[in-house]
Amino acid sequence: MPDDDRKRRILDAALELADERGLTGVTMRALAQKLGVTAMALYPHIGDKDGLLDGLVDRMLAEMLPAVTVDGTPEERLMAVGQAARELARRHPSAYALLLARPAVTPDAVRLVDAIYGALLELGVPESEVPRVERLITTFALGYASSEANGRFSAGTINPRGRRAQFPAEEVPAHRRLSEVLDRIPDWDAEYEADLQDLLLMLRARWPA
Amino acid sequence: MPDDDRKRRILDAALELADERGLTGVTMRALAQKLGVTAMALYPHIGDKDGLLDGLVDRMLAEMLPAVTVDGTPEERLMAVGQAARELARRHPSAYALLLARPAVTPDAVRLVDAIYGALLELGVPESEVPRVERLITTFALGYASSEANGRFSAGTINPRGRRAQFPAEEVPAHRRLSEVLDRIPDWDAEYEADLQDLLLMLRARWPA
DNA sequence: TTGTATAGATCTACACTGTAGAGGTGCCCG
DNA sequence: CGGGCACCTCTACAGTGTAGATCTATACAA
Repeated sequence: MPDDDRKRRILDAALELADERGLTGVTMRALAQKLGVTAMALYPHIGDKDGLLDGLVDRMLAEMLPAVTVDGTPEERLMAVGQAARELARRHPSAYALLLARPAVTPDAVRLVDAIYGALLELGVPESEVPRVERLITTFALGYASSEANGRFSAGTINPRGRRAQFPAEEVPAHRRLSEVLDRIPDWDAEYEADLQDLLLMLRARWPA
Repeated sequence: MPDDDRKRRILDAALELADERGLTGVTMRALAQKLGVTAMALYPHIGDKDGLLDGLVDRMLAEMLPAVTVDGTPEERLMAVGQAARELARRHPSAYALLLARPAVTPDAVRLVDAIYGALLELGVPESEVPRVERLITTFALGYASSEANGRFSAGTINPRGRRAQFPAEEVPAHRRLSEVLDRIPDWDAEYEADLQDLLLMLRARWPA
């Protein structure tokens, strides 16, 4: 009965819908049908379609929040947040792209950012640089999963040989030199972890404890 | 008369439209009207709407390509590509988001990636790591501009004081400690450049020449 | 019990989207 | 003159978000 419950129910259904049929499948009518209700019945609860998508962003961030309450070294905590982001992306690949496209201003979002700020401060990043570095890291984490989900990575590497073959070898010398490596299909989990490790290494190199 | 010309004309108009009215303003009918033609007249040239958007991706990459032919140290070349990406994002903020969402397999895209591969190899990145590092860097560059264009960054910082005020100070200790820094409005150009520099520094730290 | 206020859902309608399918229209070559 | 051909237009349809009016059921007052 309380309106927040109803809203949460709607967002849950919307997220499920996004997981099943992609973001374009999240239509007011489809969502309403899933809830046994008319499309127009949703409006009082979510505002409009934009409000619905903003709500999805918040829902996902809330889902990620438990990963923040981990303890350990700052490095471990940053890695935990990074991994949580990736798992979220894996669970909701379509909806995840919204995180890059919409600002998040919900209390849970602030708490999440605060945890990252805290870890960076502990690592010795100077105060004036902390917000920038936080944006650097989260931009990468969000962009990575988004690229993966949308096929920016894989579509290019599905058939690298064919793609290279279009070129006279001299025009793309680096591709030629890397041909053996490029034919391997990457392990995205391992790659993401290696990237996070490299970013951490960058922090330590830049601001040694 | 040649079809490629017509296609280029269409893509130019589409990009212009995106710049003026945003991506949602790029509708078949609006685009057609801009060209003094019916919506259906576009289809033989661009396939369908998805084809149009893919075409936009290619057009933008082509626009970026001149930055690749710069010479200098590998660091300088990488920075040049990074800056070119940012300028592109500045010129076409709405359309730029497409780069993260769609794979690019056009010849120009391969040439661009090849230039980055080459710079990384020269920097001493081992062959087996080059593709991963390329993805790391481009993911960041694309994600940054995308975040900026969509307001992921700014919307959160427009009124940081107000946002922090919702919380008991103990719940977001890092925000509290950083309050002075957070009130400053960032210089995004400088921030992006600092980020690129940090990434370069990471490469040098990881694989010293 | 009845009357009424109120919060919610529904119904209808509108402007807009991408695009299938059928029908022109004008030009070039025989 | 008559095809053939490449291009464009017209009409139509299913689907989108949502404004506005209407209905309904529940809660409370007399």
